Amino acid sequence: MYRTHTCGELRISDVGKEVTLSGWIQTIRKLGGMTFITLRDRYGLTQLVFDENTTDELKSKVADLGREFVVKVTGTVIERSSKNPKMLTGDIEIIANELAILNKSDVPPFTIEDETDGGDELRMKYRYLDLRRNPVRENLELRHKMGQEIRKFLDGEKFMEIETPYLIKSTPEGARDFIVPSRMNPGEFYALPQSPQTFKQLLMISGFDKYFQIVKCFRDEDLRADRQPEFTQIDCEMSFVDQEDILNTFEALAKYLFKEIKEIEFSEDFPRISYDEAMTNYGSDKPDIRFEMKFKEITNIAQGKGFKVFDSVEYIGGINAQGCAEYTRKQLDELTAFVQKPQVGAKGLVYVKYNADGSFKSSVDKFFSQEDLKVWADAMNAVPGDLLLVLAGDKGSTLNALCELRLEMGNRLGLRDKNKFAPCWVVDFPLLEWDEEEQRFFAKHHPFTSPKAEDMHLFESDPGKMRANAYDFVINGVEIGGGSIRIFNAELQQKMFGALGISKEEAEEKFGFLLSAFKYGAPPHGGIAFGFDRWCSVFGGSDSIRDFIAFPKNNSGRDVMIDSPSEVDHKQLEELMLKLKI
RNA sequence: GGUCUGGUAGUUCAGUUGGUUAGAAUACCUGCCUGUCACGCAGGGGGUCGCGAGUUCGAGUCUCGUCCAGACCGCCA
Repeated sequence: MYRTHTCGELRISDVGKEVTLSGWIQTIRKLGGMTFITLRDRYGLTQLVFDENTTDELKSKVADLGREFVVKVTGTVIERSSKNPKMLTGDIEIIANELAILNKSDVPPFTIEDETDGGDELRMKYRYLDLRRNPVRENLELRHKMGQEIRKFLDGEKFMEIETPYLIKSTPEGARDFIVPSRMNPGEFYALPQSPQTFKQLLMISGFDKYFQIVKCFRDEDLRADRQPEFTQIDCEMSFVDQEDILNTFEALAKYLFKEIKEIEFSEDFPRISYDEAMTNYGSDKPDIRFEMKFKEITNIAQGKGFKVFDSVEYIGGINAQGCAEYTRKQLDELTAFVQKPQVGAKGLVYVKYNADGSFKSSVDKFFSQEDLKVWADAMNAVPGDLLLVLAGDKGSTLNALCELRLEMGNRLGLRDKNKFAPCWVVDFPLLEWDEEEQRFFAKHHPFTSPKAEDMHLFESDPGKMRANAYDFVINGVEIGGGSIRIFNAELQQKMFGALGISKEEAEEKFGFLLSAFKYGAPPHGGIAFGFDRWCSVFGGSDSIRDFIAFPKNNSGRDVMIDSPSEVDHKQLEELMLKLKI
């Protein structure tokens, strides 16, 4: 037998017991006549002690031990003479009388400790060692618990978990597909699913009125800290529901998870913010509403005063950084440099200090009187002591830059506390999005999203104005999930494809199966998919989803541990009838 | 595809204006140490300064290229 207990469970009440533990050697502390060893497993740490009563045979084994050796030890639980209150097992130790070295270990390339000396690159290369560390293991435990609770909740709501295939068909819009050559069908390819979208709709037609799946999805696009080429969705779909039903069902799921995982109870409903509202107030369709600092547009009141930069632009707006009137020149220069970064893209930054004495000091004093600035201040609900930060330009990019500036100020003022959670729904998304380059509409959500009934009349006249029955779930400025009420009528779906410039033939080729299915009694349905990795990372207080994925890929989509992707044998290529151009 | 930051000991980093034998901490090894738990003390080994050109009497340091890593923009229905 390898163990009677784990390394995390022995307590003072176990004193006197004869126990066997197995685990990895965390540390060895030799003090001349006696040696202390900390043994580690997934459950915790237990101290072993070897003293003058230890046999010579055992002493020589102990002398051979090194970090990360795997050992089995048998001994007696004793009360420590000097206890360690920082350890859960700190009241006891094991006086060992048997020790078996189950495996030795090379010196690990970085220390297996909470505060490791290893950098990211090295830790990824030796991810299996990194996973031994508490912080990383705890992240995966959080993920496990999330998954369990999600299944528990959805099962309780009569959702059925149904698996859908990974080898499917390439879809025309959206992200790039990963493609998989088919040996048995030379020259033809499967695609890996970007989501199980069409399958879950087919399941609705099959009558599984509540479906979910915690499922891998694949998108061949560039990576980010919060984007991996393979990632996990909590994919859900329901029949005979409208938007309200979906929002209520999954708000309940979110509240359940907040309670079970974070021990946070929300008594109020989550705020629902329209897309237009979100863009106007926060410049983003995923607003971080942990703090206010909403945008105020001052185009009308700031123009016509002879400041050329302002007079020629489409939009002038700003935020009120409360209590920041004391900002120094250096701080304001930093903010100016921040908004001028190419990623933010503003040309410059106008500031107005609302001094404690009621006077104003601004970067545009030459053009605006104290009275003018007072009008701005009033429009932006500022009081003495506040600092107004104003950007101007074309509307789209200025809102975007203001959004970045707002988040930056939120960070500087400590308003984005990782332990505070502000969920919200963003609703009433536009149905379509105009693409300048291709000179055509794209579906903002996806081509199966239904238009709002009250906007249907715009289909011919002004399709860009149509709003969709689509919604996103956002926590702390992170898009956690999104979904829509689907089109369930074959003609409307065909019309939608038409608006997207997808020909009848193309639609038939790509989605013929779905269009056919719609002819056999498709129920009204809709759904939502949550980014499981992201949800875990938000709950875990991290900006990176990689911390919550056991074996993630790096910036370039590589797994540096197994060194993939990699070349394949000629033989494999031949079997697949493929010839490389490079 | 682009912008920015970085690459120096096993590891994390410092390295000034281009100038002697490239340092620190930690890890590792050896010895001492009977209550440590970030043990302590003494000693030791350990470097293709990512790679390749160039400038120079002389390059870790400057220039160009390249590779790798990270963050972001584009992209991600």
